[in-house]
Amino acid sequence: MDSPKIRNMEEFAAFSGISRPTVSKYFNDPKSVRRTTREKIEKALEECDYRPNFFAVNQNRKLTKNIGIVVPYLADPFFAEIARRIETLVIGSGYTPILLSSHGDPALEAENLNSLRAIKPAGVLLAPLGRISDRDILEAFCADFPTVNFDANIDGIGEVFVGHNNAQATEVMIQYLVRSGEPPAFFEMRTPPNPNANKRRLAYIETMERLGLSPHIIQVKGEGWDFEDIGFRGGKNVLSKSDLPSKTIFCSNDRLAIGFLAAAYEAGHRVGIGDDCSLRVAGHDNHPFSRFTCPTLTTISHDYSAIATRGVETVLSLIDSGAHAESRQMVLFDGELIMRASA
Amino acid sequence: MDSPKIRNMEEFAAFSGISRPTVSKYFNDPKSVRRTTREKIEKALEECDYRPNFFAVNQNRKLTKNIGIVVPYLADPFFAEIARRIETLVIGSGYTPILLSSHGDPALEAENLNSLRAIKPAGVLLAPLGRISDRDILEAFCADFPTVNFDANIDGIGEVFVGHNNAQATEVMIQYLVRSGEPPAFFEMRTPPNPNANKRRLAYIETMERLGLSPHIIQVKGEGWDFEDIGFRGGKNVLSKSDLPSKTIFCSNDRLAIGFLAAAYEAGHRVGIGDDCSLRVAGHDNHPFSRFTCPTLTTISHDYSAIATRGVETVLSLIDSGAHAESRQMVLFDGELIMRASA
DNA sequence: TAATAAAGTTTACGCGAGTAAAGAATAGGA
DNA sequence: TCCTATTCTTTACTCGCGTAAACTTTATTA
Repeated sequence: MDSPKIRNMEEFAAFSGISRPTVSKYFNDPKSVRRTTREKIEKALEECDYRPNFFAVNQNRKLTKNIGIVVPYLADPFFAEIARRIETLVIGSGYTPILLSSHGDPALEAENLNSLRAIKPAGVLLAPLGRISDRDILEAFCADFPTVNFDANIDGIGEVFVGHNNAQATEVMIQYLVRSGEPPAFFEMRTPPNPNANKRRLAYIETMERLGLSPHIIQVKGEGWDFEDIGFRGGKNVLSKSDLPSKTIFCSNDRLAIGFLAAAYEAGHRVGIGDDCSLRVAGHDNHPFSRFTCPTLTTISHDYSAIATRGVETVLSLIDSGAHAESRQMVLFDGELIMRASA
Repeated sequence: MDSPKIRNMEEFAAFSGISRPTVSKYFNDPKSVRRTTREKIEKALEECDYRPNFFAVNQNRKLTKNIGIVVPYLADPFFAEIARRIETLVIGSGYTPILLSSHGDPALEAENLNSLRAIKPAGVLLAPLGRISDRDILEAFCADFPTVNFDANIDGIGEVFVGHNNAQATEVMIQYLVRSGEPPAFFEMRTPPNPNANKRRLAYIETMERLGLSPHIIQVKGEGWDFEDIGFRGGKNVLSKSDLPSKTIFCSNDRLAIGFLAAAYEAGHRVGIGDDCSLRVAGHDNHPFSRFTCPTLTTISHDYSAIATRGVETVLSLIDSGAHAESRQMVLFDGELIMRASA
């Protein structure tokens, strides 16, 4: 009997002894009411656990308290991890995160943006699919809602891009690999869905040439987001021909590397830095599973934490300022070399 | 100029030449209006891409078109995968999925259920955290919304439980392992968060005894959801002592097995079924990554597809019937042995 | 203590749709 | 062609809360 059934704000206001408009003001921003009033409301709140109706609240507000988060492929723990961090930060800021995954499908990505429209988000953090995204749809969406583009940079999408410094990260890894052994060949998909792959290839070529080394690029076939499988098949194929341009393989991302390691294992290669090893393999992303490959994967970490934090900070400031940024900004965070056993 | 700005259903009704109540009826169920009327509305729809306001639609309806999906830990690809399937089925049924992850935290799980309340879901698919869940909160929630419990069976939670047949699956694996080599020891966490682990241990003991073999259980310490790490540390510890009760290790789940394999690799063990191998390792779940471990992991697959399909079908029928089920049902789908290289 | 700014109360309207009721229009069958 | 069962249209009310305006009460300051 301690909690009377409160049906709406009217009844809650009566229960708390405060007028409804003031209660409404409180829910919008608790600090906007006098301390004594706030305490009365919060006391009442403890006694009857009322919550304003989500739908009614958002119907009339020009600006909701929802923040959309769109990722290309949630079944990839990399995105699950960054989404988790972003969600936590969004909640901490008093907003409601709406997480959507495009599951690798551009039609679903478009549909997700449509769903978000219906929710009138105050702001959006968008990691697009990349090459296969429908650019026009993304652009139209970004014109209507304050959007921060992250992970996959698509020119003109979002007021700001927050992401990983592929050029710096690639260079750091190459420097390390060159210093510690044979210069690396670059292993990637021929038609990667994600634009980061292209940045990494270019950075590889440029760095190698600057070091006076000749770049070797191994491109394997495969479509979609099943990267481990593509790395595995491609790796198997490449290793069977035994015409590797280098014994050091720098994979475009960790998921490819995981597949490649599996292929190398199956082919009887010993991977690592010891004298008894016939291959070195490195990845890129510091994927959550890279700590548990055999051998553990040497890779480059994104600054997950900085990217998530800056991303959320940026949407919030876009929301506050209301205005569109004058020019699109790019914020890149440096990667960190993670030395493990594979290279 | 082809799309006039339509602000609400009133304007859209005028544009389409049909009255607003009829248009409203159409959006509720297109088949509830005459064919000719439907065609007029759909023609208008193509010309101006109007969508009913999500918030206004849901405000007055006793039953929304939202279906909540709550998973314990989305960064685990296993859950990401099953969530993906469920989402797809829900969308295909004309409902809007709302996916929430508890990130291993009971407070967040409770908060997620609270958020769902606000959205008045027509139904919910709930995979609880398990041992650490706040049972009272789950129960209170299930009393208010038609809920299907999946993955982790908690007695009394949800009208129906849909899940994996741990007993059958465990037995199948043991039969296989016993037939093909040394009887397995069971490797698990001492305090697993998920109730499936307990079912598997009991099934292991029972099956071993029935076969006239003595069960050996290896319990390693560790809290939380970082299973690979727990498997790795625990495995390392166990392997260093070289007092393994068996050379065949049956891990309680694939993520532990992945960690264990990494530990075995580091300790210089060759894992597999060949004569040159000193260990066999098996898992349970057919985790998306189990195809790419070194060696590839022998495991037991959940019937993902059947679980997702039945789960969604069940919520939908609960929603249709409106009534609570008379007694809680349990639907279990058998697992399938996936033979790979590790055992 | 009086003046004034700040915060609360009352009253009233709006949002965008769901939905009920009564009457008009349409379709299908005899 | 007429009759009846459907389906639409009109009209009107509801939901739960945001928000504006005018007024009253409470804090702050001089």
